[in-house]
Amino acid sequence: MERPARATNRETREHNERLVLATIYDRSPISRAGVARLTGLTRTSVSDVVEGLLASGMCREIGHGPSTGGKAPILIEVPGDARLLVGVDLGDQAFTAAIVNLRGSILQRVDVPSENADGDEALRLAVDVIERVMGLAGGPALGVGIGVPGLIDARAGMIIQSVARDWRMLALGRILEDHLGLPVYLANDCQAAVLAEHVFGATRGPNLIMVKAGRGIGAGFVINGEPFLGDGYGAGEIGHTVVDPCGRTCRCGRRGCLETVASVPAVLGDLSDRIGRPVSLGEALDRHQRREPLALEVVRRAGEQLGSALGGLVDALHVRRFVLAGAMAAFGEPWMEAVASAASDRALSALAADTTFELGGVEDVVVLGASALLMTRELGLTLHPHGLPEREGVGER
Amino acid sequence: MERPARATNRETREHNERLVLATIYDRSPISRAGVARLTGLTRTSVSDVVEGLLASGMCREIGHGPSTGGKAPILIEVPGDARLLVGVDLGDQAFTAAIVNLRGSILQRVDVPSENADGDEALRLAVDVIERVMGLAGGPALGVGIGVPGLIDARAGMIIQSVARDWRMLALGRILEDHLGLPVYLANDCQAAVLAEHVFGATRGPNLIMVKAGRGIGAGFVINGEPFLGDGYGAGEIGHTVVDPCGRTCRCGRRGCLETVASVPAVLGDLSDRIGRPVSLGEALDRHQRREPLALEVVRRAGEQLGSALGGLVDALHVRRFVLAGAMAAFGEPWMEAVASAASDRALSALAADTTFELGGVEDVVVLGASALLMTRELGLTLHPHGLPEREGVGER
DNA sequence: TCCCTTTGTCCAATGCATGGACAATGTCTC
DNA sequence: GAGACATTGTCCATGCATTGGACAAAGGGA
Repeated sequence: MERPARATNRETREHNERLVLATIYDRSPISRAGVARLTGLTRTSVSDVVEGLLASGMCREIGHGPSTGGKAPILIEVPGDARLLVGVDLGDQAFTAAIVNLRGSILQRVDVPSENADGDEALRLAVDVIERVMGLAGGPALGVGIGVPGLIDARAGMIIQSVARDWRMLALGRILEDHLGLPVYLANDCQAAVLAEHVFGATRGPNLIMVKAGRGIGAGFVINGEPFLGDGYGAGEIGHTVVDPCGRTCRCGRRGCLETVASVPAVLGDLSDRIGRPVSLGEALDRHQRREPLALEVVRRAGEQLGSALGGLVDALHVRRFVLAGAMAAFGEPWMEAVASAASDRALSALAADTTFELGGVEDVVVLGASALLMTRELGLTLHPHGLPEREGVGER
Repeated sequence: MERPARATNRETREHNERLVLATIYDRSPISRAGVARLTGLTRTSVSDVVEGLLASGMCREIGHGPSTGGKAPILIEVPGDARLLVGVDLGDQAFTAAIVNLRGSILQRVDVPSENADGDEALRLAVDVIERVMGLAGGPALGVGIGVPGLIDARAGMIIQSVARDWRMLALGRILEDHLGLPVYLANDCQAAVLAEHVFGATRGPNLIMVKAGRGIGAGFVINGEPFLGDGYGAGEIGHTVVDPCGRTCRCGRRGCLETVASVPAVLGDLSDRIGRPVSLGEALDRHQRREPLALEVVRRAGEQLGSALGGLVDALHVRRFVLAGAMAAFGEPWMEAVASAASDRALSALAADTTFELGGVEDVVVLGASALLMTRELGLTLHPHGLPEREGVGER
């Protein structure tokens, strides 16, 4: 993402400000001296930077910590609500906007159904949802992050194409920035979702793949600590890879796409065929919960198809951590295990053994990911800045 | 690759030195003022940096250029032989070491067959090849870059496992650095090969995938301008992804790996079966060259199998540029077109239309890639530093 | 010939991290 | 309880980086 540009003292300062802020955010509460040890900066420099952070409210002194044989340190933290984030999910079935704090907690939310809105009407609906949630915020927001299904030029804040809304070349980022007077960041929904795990998630690592399976199927990548979007912003569009050239016809017009065998509609379709009448997602989840063999079988097969498709990625990328999210994740462990075992069957055993699959969120991954996008871009914050030593003292000076 | 660390005036300087050097390397001949325009640095700073580069021999003044209405500029270039690189390919069938200049031209080379060497004997053979080629260099070398098949910890310069040589946890990098007194960089052979295209290749772009198909099949990735190795250095190990669970038994012990259907041995095996006697690669190439239907058919099917496997990557990563190299590339256009068309059949059409497949080198990709690795790591040079404006004047000041 | 543009260098100013010194404030040992 | 020692946070002089203005050199164009 970052391109070569000239460096000057100002860049040096900004770099170190981000580094100090990220360290305090990640390791709080921590003293100035502790930050100095972790980052390799001198105590002098850290103090200087912290002074600015205190003045801007990004940091706060929260009293003294225990002494380790000398003067007791003054502990510093980044208050969770030092800034408010607005995260937005312009999903196929609903538009959701939420006020999110710096720790990834949702404070307020507004939901509206969106299934039938398109064009300018959908645009008005989106603006409306965002304005309503900002009215509930109780303070100024840092900016807005948005996840949208479709092909999104994240750099320009432009929707290249979003089929469900009939949006093409819509400069949503600029429109909203002009309207709100705040920075606005756009991303594809799956590319946003992966950031929710990367930024707010429990474990650390520079590489991460999120697979979001619901009505559609898509993936998002974090590679070398940065979101990877591909040359034309289409990275992660795995839903229409052909897995069975003789399979069912997909909504994209071709046969046997992954979506025709592993998505929610595919599962519901299978189940409906077997039962002989339409089945809702709620009923399917219910039958699955009650361990009905038919439901288990259908869900397992859907998981296996997804896993087979992912096997190629396990080998090709050797990324250790896959997170499975979206509506399908509501089927829980049995589904995830089918995915994991099928992926393992396809992949080189040494690499498969190295790979972990986890269940992610069903509902709010896009909202949280959009917030995380805003936070990383605007503040440079990641909960786990890879590269920092695990323990203090490594950078001892 | 680059991890967050503190920034200081020294880092600023190093960053700008790399930037100036890379700009001169890429755009030579160019004047100091031209570099200043492209990079955004002041003429003062550029002059200061260039002074150091001239002193170290990394740059050279080559006379005056035409005036554009003012004082004629002094043109500067990076001489191709300002430094000598040693690139090494410790391949399955031969060890090759070469002296390579900064433009990717091979000046000297030494080849030895290696098929039966393993363990310490293979290590001695490798050292011997490197020393022999360095004797032919006619000048001091900048360092050594090495490509090895297997699982390589590029950061530590350690061979985690290389089956053909029976090497496990061999700290080849340290051993050679101690022995030669020069910096040594290691990488997996395919991960090195992709750098040959990225650094010395004709076109520019931040993302690139090289697929090397020979006796084995592997891939190398450049993602966001950096080599991508995966969490455990296994990125690109696509040869043992199962493409047909009922297929032939692979040397890895499983059935239907990609290597069993798309590698050189697979093609030769198929051809031998059909003809009824053993066929060498030379004969196969010969028959293919003469457009014998049988050979065309066998090669086409091998290409299609590889293409199907790559289709998933086209969708998942949306990387525009694939380069197909290795011994199979000797089959040329017909093979490549089979790969491309099968990949296209599997992938989402919008993404497939965006993707180009090219033929890469048959022989020297690993040697050149290993040289490129050394050059980028040691000098920070890439022929196409993405992010520089295409034309002068964009960063006008 | 005169004017203007471009190039490359010189120099003072500014910003930033450094490193040593120091006061404040703890713990630990005798 | 007193003294030795360690740790924290700040102050100040120093070094190093880019910047920006000024200037001389060198060339084109009217």
